[in-house]
Amino acid sequence: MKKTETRIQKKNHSAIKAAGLKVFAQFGFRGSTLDQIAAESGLSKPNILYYFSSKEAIYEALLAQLLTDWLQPVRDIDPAGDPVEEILIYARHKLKMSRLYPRESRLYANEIIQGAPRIKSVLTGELRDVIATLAQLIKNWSEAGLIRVIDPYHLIFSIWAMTQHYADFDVQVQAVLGDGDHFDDAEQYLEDMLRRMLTV
Amino acid sequence: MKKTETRIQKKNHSAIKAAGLKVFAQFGFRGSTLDQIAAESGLSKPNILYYFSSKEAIYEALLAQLLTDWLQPVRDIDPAGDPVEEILIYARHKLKMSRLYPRESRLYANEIIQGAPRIKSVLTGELRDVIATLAQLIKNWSEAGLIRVIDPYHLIFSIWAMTQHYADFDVQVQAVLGDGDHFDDAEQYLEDMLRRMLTV
DNA sequence: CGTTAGTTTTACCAGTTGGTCAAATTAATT
DNA sequence: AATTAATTTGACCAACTGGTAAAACTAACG
Repeated sequence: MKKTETRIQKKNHSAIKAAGLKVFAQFGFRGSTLDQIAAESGLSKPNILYYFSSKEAIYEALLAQLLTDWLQPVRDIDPAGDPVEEILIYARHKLKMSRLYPRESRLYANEIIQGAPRIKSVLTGELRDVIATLAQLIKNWSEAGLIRVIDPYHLIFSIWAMTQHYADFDVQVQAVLGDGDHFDDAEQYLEDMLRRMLTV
Repeated sequence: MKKTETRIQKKNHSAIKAAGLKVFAQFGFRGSTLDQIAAESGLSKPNILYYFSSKEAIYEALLAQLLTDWLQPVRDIDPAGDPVEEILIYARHKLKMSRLYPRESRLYANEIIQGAPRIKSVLTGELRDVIATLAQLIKNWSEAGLIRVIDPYHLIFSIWAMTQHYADFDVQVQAVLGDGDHFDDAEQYLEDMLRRMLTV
């Protein structure tokens, strides 16, 4: 498709996406303005629209990238690996993404809370399928006696909920625990929880 | 303070708050408009501003009510009760609120994700204090050998994260599990999880 | 250097936004 | 019924919104 991206295009595309991420993650799609993104990126508003056809185009580019990045680690789970370790690797990876890319997490949270108007088809399609496969795998592990019998879907939800909580509700976490990085403690808690849930 | 509220005031105040809740929960503060709230409530825009001085006033009234409702069940935890049961009662209550009042949950989530600009002082004040008290209580229970030794703060976060997940990320839950009510399964999972975490 | 392709800016627009104001209407009280 | 208080409406406004058009500028390339 698109091969030749000039160096200026490259630079500005990523500058706009970086600015868009920052703004959209905080205010959601409707609450964000092109002027904000313009100010944040250092480009003028018409210049932004020279690189992206609309405000929505920026938002959708960000969402598409996000979904790809989030589903990959699920696909990477090895059915032949040690069940507890595989799930722990996934959970740790998810938590690390909350630590390193909290804005992406908040962007996604905003989209879902608002009813996922732009990605509902992905949720009921690709996401649902990938998670169904993972759930089946977990069920197989259960039936093979490798892990405890457990509802695979709610297990997955609990991992998502807890890992994303530290990104999405960061302000609240900081308010309660004091400023600083609490991801190491969170990881320890999460790991402890998962081991208890998965082993007999 | 305010004693005499006419029947019309009563009706319209609550109609506006109900409409505001619906709109704000979906679009966040900045993404919502008075026109939307007007349409939703069946009142005209100037009429809304006759009852609330500004868009922000509606939003703040909703948030204030919310925080009160959310902190009360924490205060209701009985230090003399059975530790595991007390925590389970709280968790079930929280989950029930997600089931019955998902919009309130989403409104709160929106506010926190956006950096809690209007309630940060409550978070670092009242919320922090109430949770510190609860954390100390849990720690005491641990030291008395009544429950397992556990990080009280991350225990609380895990309860919040999981219960609110089913309200805030409802669209995703429905996409993955199919339409329908999944709160009973969620409650069972949550209860199982907490018992495993709290007992030796 | 000259030409072309790529980039940026200036000026602008129509629609929407939160909010105001005075007039009109309706409800409550005497 | 008359008066007063409470409520609702219509017309309006300045600021902001996403987006456009064309001119001005800059980089790349032969």
